[in-house]
Parts: sequence; structure tokens; C-alpha cells
Amino acid sequence: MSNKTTTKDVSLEIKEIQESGLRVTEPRKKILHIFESNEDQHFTADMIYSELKKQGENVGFATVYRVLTQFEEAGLLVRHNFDSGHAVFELKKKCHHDHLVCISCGKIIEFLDDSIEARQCKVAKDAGFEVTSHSLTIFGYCSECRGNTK
Amino acid sequence: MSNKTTTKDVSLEIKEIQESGLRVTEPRKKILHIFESNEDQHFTADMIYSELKKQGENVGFATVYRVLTQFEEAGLLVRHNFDSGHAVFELKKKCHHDHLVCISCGKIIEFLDDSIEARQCKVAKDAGFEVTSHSLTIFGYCSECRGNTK
DNA sequence: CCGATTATAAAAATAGTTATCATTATTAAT
DNA sequence: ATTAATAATGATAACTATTTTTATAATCGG
Ligand SMILES: [Mn+2]
Ligand SMILES: [Mn+2]
Ligand SMILES: [Zn+2]
Ligand SMILES: [Zn+2]
Repeated sequence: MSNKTTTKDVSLEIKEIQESGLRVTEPRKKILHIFESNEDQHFTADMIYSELKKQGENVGFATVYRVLTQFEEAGLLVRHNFDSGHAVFELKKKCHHDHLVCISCGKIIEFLDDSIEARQCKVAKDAGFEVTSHSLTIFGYCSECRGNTK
Repeated sequence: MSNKTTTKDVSLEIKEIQESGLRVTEPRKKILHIFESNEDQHFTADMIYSELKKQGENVGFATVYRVLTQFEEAGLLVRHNFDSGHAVFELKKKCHHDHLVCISCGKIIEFLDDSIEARQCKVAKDAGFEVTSHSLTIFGYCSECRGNTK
């Protein structure tokens, strides 16, 4: 009647944390689980904190920020700084992508355009830059929100 | 022997401020002048504040932030949020452009690639988005800084 | 199971920015 | 030019997102 969480799905997350060289702790398991069980979703620290609260967990805000940063450094998560002032995190995908962000409802759509990627390299090369990363975000109204404004 | 500042160049700035519907005040004249006399440069609130201090002006930090925001709303300046946490302002150009940012020395190079702009429209259209704006920033090492790291 | 090590929660600190407010400056109307 | 109405200013406090500190607690190899 122990409360060990040894479910199959959870054991995968434990392995991922271990392989990143981090100790397996409750907050880290819980936080990673939120990402893994909501694939393709983007979360702010605040959203993660609220979700944990909703699940009845007692995890401090500082811990959320710390773990998110550790997961980013470990290569489990990617951080985006869009425009809103608060960072957004998502599971690291195999492949890079950029984002369309609805300024009305906040919906995020991912895309990858090879032509844009290639031109970016060319632009940087022409300017003598060695590219380390780039960030392309298109803001606008999604199909749903567009209807509301006519 | 009055200290009226009725120089030719300054009168242009006065007109610009008036035409934005804002009162012509010393801080606003001084701040706009910094931008106009350093065309193509990008400034943070902090840089503007320091520059004013260096010129012996006594302008509060709050005023700098207020004026920058007002100039942005008036369409005189454009605000960028790059990645660093602090906003960067520049004179509003006639034409849109994107940025290459050196993560070592902070140098900013502007560029405009029609092919990228066009593809962005297509991507958004395909996703059913009505674009309001976009932000593309390429981070890396500029030609000078690249040399230092070999 | 133990103990060295590392992680945690809570609180305080920080950075960038915005709001408050009493005082001063600008502007439009005398 | 004076005046009155109104808006802007600087000092400072407040705020938001995030990081650091600290004292306690959990982890994990042996
Ligand atoms: Mn994404
Ligand atoms: Mn620019
Ligand atoms: Zn929407
Ligand atoms: Zn550089």
C-alpha cells in the first residue's frame, strides 16, 4: 500500500531524467510528466505551477523555474522568448521549427519552411555572421479568432 | 542672451513631436535628438538614460521609459524585444526590416529578404492566419567576434 | 539503512519596467 | 504677457518575471 509511482509511462520519464544526469525527484518527475502528457503544447512557468497546484502537488515557484532551466540545459526542453515577457517552454523536438502565435487567443501553430531556413543562412553568411540560433515568430489572428472580428 | 534652443536641426525634432500630438518638453526633445543624431542605431532605455546623464541632463528613469513608449505609440520609434530581457528602440524606418544580433558584442545588423517575407505570408495564409506582424532575429557571432574565438 | 551530497520550499533579492503623486512646465485663451 | 487649465516631470514605490539564498529534507551509492 505504498504510494510508489511505478507506472509504465512514468518509468520512461524517470529514465529520461536520470540520463540527463539529474537526480530523480518528485518535482522533476511531475513537471516532465506534464510536458510528456501534453505533447506539442507550450507552457509558461506559471502554467506549470498552476497545473501542479491543480493536481494537488506542493511545488514552489522557484523550483518550477529551476527545474525548467535545468531541463533546458539538459536538452529536454526548449525555451522561447516570443514577445510577451514570459518565457515559454516545450519538449525538445527532433527538428527545429518556428511559430505562428495568435495575439487574440494565444494559440500556437508550429511550422518549418525550408526555403526560409535556407535564406536565413545565406543572409547571415553574406553579413559574415556565424549563426548560433534564430527566432522567427509570426503574430496575427488565427482562423477562429479572425471570424470573431469579422 | 536667452537660452532658447532654436537651432535648425532641433526645430525639426520639435515639429515631429508636435505633429505626434505630444507636448514639446525638454526630455522629449533630448531623447528624440539622441535617436536622430545616431541614425540606424538601436538603444535600450538604459542607454538613453546614460547618454542623457553624460550630457549633464537630469531626466528621471521613469520619464525615459514613458517617453520611449509614447514615441512608440506615436509611430516615431519601434520597439524590439529580441532575447535579452530589455527592450531595444530605434527610429521607425520607412521600410520593415529584420535583424542579425551578435551574441558576443551586441552588434546589430539590419536586413530585408524579400524571399523570406513572401514565404512568411504564404505560411501564415496556409495556416489560416491573418498576419499583424512578425519578428525574425538571427543570433550568432559577427565577423569581428568570430575571429576572437578562432 | 546510512551518510554525503544534492534538491527542495519559502523567502528575499534582483532586473526591467510601470504606476503614483506632489510639483513644475506647457499651451491655449485671455 | 498673464493666466488658467491641463499635462509632464522626477522621485520613489510598486509590480512582474525570474534568480539566489538558506535552512531543511530527499536521494542514492555503498
Ligand atoms: Mn514549438
Ligand atoms: Mn533595426
Ligand atoms: Zn486565436
Ligand atoms: Zn560581435
